[in-house]
Amino acid sequence: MFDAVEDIPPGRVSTYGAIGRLVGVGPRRVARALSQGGGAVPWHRVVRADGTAAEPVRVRQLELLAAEGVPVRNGRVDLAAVAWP
DNA sequence: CTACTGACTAATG
DNA sequence: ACATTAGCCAGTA
Repeated sequence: MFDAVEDIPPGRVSTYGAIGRLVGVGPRRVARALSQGGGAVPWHRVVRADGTAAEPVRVRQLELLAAEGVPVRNGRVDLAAVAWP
């Protein structure tokens, strides 16, 4: 599952649900995995299905994304434009 | 075993 | 845009 997250290139983002489907697990499982072991993967490239960031990290995450060139508007990522298939 | 929790999602009003 | 509801599934108590 961490592999799937690692594969997200800079400037692109994916969602918990998308990762979950790729790996074959539920989105909550992905969220939990990142919340615990997330230090070694680009967790900031994983956002919610609506493009918002998870509460505990949302400020930091939006900074990192914006720093990578991801279009962020009002704390919301433009998934249609930068979603990783 | 049950009950509750949460970096979630999708549908509905 | 906001609130509610139901589904989801691993951890924890």
